[in-house]
Parts: sequence; structure tokens; C-alpha cells
Amino acid sequence: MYSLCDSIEKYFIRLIDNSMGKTITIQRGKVAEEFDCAPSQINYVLTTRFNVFKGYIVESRRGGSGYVKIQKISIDRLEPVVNYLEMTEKDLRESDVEDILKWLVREEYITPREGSMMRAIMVDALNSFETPSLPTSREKNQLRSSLLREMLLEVLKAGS
Amino acid sequence: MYSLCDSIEKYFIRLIDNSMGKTITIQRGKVAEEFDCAPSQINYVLTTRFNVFKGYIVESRRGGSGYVKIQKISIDRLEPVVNYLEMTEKDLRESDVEDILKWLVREEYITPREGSMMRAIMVDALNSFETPSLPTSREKNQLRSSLLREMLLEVLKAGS
DNA sequence: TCCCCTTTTGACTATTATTGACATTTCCTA
DNA sequence: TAGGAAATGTCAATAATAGTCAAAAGGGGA
Repeated sequence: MYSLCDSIEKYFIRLIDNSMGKTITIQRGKVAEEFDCAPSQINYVLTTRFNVFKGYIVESRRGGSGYVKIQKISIDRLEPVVNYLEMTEKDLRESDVEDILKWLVREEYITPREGSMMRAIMVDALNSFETPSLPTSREKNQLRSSLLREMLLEVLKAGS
Repeated sequence: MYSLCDSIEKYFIRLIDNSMGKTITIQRGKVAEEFDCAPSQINYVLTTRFNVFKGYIVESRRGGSGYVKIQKISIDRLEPVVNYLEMTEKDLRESDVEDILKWLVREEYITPREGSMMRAIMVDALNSFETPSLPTSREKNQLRSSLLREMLLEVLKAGS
């Protein structure tokens, strides 16, 4: 017994697999009309079935001639790293970040240049946070974790 | 699927890339007539697609023999952008950051991955980090601006 | 049956595009 | 030099999308 969102998911997957470049561009309203459902149902499907952890990137634009673009990406060797960061909500101390970056470079997940850039940016960002509010050490760790996670996610999206 | 302003944007980009000096001079009224739209539509396209964050400078003159000149900023002349950042009270919206990073990637000044990482820092990570003691939206924009400005200054140093 | 998780909907919000009325600037000519 | 013609600029209103969020509905297992 398929639910509505299962059907919509299958529909998108079929379109994507038949497309060149594994990318489709749709209009939310049109699809909602075809499936005779609320437009926000499409958002639900996108959020639950076509997010980056499932291997998809979604971009959209509102307004006249608005669209939703769904792109299938190849999840490469970065996947376990991102999964790790996603599963563990733990905060990262500065030394943790250093360790992880060294590991990422050693395993050639990222280039040395990227590694030093990430380190530099994270330090810069934290220093810039000094004013006007004073983040606690714990908040800084949270921020660090967040920065690293988002950077890796972006790299995953960008591919190669 | 393309909107009118998408078409006009493509038209300008084609003209610019085919031109010598990456500069074109057009007449607003003529273009509006070709595309059968309101003249102010052209201003809209210029404002949203050909601003300094996207790597373009627009000049114009009114009155008899008026014109609009669109110039692609050469990547080795980032000064206008940095100046602009300093003039606009160091307050950068997310979309400005995205635009400028896309531009730097497009011009192959940074790699897509590097662009993605910077984007992650300045957009995703800042947004995902919400605690009471931390920056307001405006403060975030200011932080963004200063990070981007530092980065551009680095690029300027390295580039020449 | 009851509970919890997923799905579905709808009201409200946000963003983008398009147009048109009106303002401003510059050139040309009487 | 004044005034009209010929351009571009500005701004607000409207239309056309998509996004968010919370509440209701549904479904499967203990």
C-alpha cells in the first residue's frame, strides 16, 4: 500500500533517472495539481526523501516562473564522515578539530590547502565572534562543530 | 520555463562574453522593445543580475543619446568590490555572499570546493547556530562582511 | 485500544517578477 | 537661455510562485 508521498517520491526518482545529468526541474504547484494534493506535500517529500543525506540537492526559486530543481549527487567517500558528524551531536574542542582535519588530509578526503583553509577560517570566525557578545567556551565548541559539519556537507554537495 | 528576466539576462551575458573588453553598451528602450516589456524591467534585471556582487559594474546616462553600459569586472581588479563592501557599512546579506562566491568560482579564482567551504562558513554555519547570547541577524551580516572582506583582501594580495 | 510516528492539509509568510505612473537628467533647437 | 524631446531611474502595486509551521488525520505495533 503506497502512500501519496511514496508515489510522489517514485515519480521524481523515475524522472531523475531518465534525465540527462540526473537533474530535473519541476514546478511545485504543477506537481501538486497532478497528484491532487496540497502544495506543501511536495515540500514534505523533498525534505524527507530528497535531502543531502539521501544523496540529493534541492534548489528552488519563488516568484514568477519559480521552480524546484532536484539533483542526484554521487555520495563518495565523504559519506561516512558526514554520517558520523550527523549522528553525533557532540561539540568539538579546538583540538578535536585539529585532529579531524589532520585525519581528513591524511586520508585524502580533503587537500592540504583545503585543510589549512578550513582551519584558518574557523579560527578567524571564532576570533571575529569576540565582539560584541562573548560566547562561552561551550558555545564556541558548538560553533566549531557546526562550522566543520556545514563545510563538509558543502564539500559533499560540490563533489570531486 | 524561463522567465522574461532570465532571457534578458542570458541575452546580456551572451553579448558581453562575445564582446571585446567584456563590455557592452545598450539602450534600455531598444532592449525593452525587443523583448516587448516595460523599460523598467531592464532595470530590474540589471539590479538583480548585474550588480557588483555578481561581478559586474553598470554605468548609465539619461537624456538624448543616453545609454547603459555593462562591464564585467576583471578578476584582477577586485578593488571596486572591496571598496563597495567598506562603503556599505559592512552589512552583507547571505545572497550577496553567495553571489560573490559564485562569481569567484566562475572566474576560477577559487575552486568550487573552496567556494563551497567559504559558503558553508558564511551562510550555513552562521544560520544554523542559534543561541540567545549570539549575534543578531544584523551582527551576523556584519560578521559575514568582514570575513568576506578579509578573504577578498587575501585574494587581492595573492592575485597580483 | 492506545500511543507514537508519519503523512497530509491549510493558513500564513516570503520571495521574485512584471508593470506602469511619475521623476530626473541630458541634449537639441528656436 | 528656455523649453521640449528623448532618454534613464525610482518606487509602489500586483501577480505568481515557493516555504514554513502547527494541527489534524492515518496507521501499525505493544
